[in-house]
Amino acid sequence: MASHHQGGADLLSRIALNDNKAGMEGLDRDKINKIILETSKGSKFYENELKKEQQVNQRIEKMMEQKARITKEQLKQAQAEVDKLTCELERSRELGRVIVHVDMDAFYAAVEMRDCPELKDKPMAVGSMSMLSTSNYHARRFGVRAAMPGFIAKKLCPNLVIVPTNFDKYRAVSAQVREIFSEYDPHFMPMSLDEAYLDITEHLEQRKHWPETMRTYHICDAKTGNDADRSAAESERDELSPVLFEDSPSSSPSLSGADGKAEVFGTSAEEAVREMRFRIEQKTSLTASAGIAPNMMLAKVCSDKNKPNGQYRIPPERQVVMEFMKDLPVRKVSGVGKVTEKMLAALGIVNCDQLSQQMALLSLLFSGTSWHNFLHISLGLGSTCIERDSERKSMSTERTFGEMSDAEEQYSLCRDLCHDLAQDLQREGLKGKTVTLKLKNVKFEVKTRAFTLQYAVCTEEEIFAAAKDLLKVEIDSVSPQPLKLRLMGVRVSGFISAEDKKPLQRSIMGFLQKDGSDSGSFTQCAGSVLKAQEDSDGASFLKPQSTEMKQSFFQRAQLKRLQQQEQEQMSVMAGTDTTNNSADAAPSFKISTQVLQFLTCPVCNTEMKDVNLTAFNNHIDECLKGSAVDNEPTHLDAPKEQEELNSKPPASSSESRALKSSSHDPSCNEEKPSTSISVPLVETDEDGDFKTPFFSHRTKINGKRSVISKKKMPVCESSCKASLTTTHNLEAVTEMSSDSKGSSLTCPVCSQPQSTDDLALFNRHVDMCLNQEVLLEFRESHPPVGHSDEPALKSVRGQQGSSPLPPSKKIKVLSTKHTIDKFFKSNAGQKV
DNA sequence: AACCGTATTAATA
DNA sequence: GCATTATTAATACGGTT
Repeated sequence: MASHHQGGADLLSRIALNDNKAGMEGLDRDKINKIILETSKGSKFYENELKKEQQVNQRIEKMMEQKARITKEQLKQAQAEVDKLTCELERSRELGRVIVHVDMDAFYAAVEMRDCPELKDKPMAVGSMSMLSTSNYHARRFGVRAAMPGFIAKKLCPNLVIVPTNFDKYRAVSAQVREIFSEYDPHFMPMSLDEAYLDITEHLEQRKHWPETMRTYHICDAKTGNDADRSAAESERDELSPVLFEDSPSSSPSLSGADGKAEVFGTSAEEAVREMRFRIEQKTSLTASAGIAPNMMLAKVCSDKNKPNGQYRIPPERQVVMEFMKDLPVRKVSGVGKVTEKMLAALGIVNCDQLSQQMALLSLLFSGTSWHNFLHISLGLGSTCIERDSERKSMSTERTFGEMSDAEEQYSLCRDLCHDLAQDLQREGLKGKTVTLKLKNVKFEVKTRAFTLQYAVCTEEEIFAAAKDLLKVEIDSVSPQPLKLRLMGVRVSGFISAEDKKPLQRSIMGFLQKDGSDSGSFTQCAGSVLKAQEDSDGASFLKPQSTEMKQSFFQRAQLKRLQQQEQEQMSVMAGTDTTNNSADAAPSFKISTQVLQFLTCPVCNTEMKDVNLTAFNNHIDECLKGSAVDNEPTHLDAPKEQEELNSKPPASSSESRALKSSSHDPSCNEEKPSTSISVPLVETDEDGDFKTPFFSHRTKINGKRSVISKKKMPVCESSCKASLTTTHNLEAVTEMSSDSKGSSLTCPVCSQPQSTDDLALFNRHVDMCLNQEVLLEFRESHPPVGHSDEPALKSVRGQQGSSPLPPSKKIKVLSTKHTIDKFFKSNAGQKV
């Protein structure tokens, strides 16, 4: 059925109308597709879609070849495995939960129609000429749907009214709806502004014992003015909502006073969901559809079944579930998109019954995760618990624009994106190590280029430092032709908070060095400065991986893209001066690095004079190994330092920029003792008392969330170790049972007791606090860029004199074998 | 062999 | 004339440890 519509246009499954969603049944598909095709034909977008289509076709071809090679024997064996797994899954089938998926009907469009009655009987859509977010059901009759560009929609439906998006409004409405959700499941999981999953099992359990009064809702005249309507609904809720969560029905106020008719809802799942939808409509004048089922996958399919303004339930019986799945097209299942649909269709699989019939074959053609997923689907299985909001893993911003070919403009845009992203990151108190640049050229070809820094970043400068290098490589790779872009995006991922593994990094410095203004330069500005430090003295103290590796990787990447000319350019750059167009176009982030002259070992508490980080690091290693403390710290001689510096291969990456920064900086020169800072073992407060001998540990609560429990640590032996495990957000490696629940928490950064009992909140507070300090100190220690580094560079270079040494030399030296990082890895299991 | 970083693709709303 | 944005997961590849 599905295939014959495509007729000769087998290549157009991605361009043709997607009518598998609600409100689009019985349309004149061929006519609609013809219009879409005519409008699209010849465009760059279309060409690219064709290309992608062909790639999918090739994938399918390969798959068919593979299929042809499968023997009966293999199939038999595969079937056995499938059967075995099926058995296991069947045995663990869970039908006891009542999961609800609620989906607002044509949400954005519905909101706009509600607020502008003019639109009510017109075909309309929300979005722009270039892209639509939603269309109302009237417009869907014309084939106008979400994710369709407005100009094509206009061709399909010349009278279409396109309303620009009004996200603040949708957010506000969404908040209203979510208030209702939370009464049925305080842990509901919002998927977007208009969609959520709820687990109403507990609610239903309680509801059984509720008197009618608690299930009674008044009908407000929904046809009168919206605002009055909504406020009426609002006040109604305010009266009722406290009641709904009271355990004692006696506290229930009488509802008889309210005006109008009342509706009493029953105690069943259907009734509860009907009530919820009723309340949503009362409160917002918008309708929602819902699905009720024993798991999320089914609930989602169900919510689509009677859309709009309807609901559907699959009772918790295996038989019924299987019956329901049988005829369900695979495409209806969330997670099966057009590519998967097409691949399965090539194998003769359209509905879930066929899916289960072919499972053995699928297990031979698809990866484990893929066919396991297929198996789950075919058995009507899905997630039965609504997981708490897991931590975000990346944050990005991207922009589409008219063709842009000017490099200057591109750098400038890149900076803007970094700026925006930095703001967003800081709003959430996040820092990440990987910066990804996304480019889409005018031919709609998308490229992403990533670079992972040593340290997590969150400022515009830091992100841009990496992003602009990635951009430069791309610009150079096509030069002298310009890059013709239509989109650029920047993403930061690899957040440190999500990292249990490398708990050290900033932490030690952040906490141990907090006093001096210098600490800012060391700890706070993350990537570049830390790198500068490392590169200048080769210390790997704070380095989880070796710089050399990174650099060589990046170099290889560059070599691949840039060939020789670029290489020359690079060596010129690193060798003589910094005049480099991209670097200039991108005002760099300059650092005044201080040499750490006075260091206090966090292990033995000995103050060490006149050592660089390497020696310091070595010392700490010794201490950590438990061997005797060196009385005379080693003093690395300057020439060795310079070797180290010189041996760095030139590169136009952010690495090399950091390297440059350090070379520029006069204070990096060992001969020139400058500001000295000390690193206190444990921070002291004004009174000289130990201030932060806290010890934190991460405890899993609901799988993901981490907990801090504060514990006083004895200062000497263990406290140093404990302090060392402290990351910026106070997560530690050790798993310990937490007794922190209910105890009052004091922020170790601002020393303010926190009112909250919510450890996640507390954690966030500490993060914020820390970040604020970080920012403050950073700004203090890094006044706006000066130009004094130019002569400095020369002087440093003058001292170094000779030409760079071969890269091989550098590696051996100063990599501290027993870094604190490793120490903690190997000791993570032991309690302190 | 396990794991990491990079790049691409698919999917969803 | 005109084809988004943000996020996640899977997967593949070429590394390293």
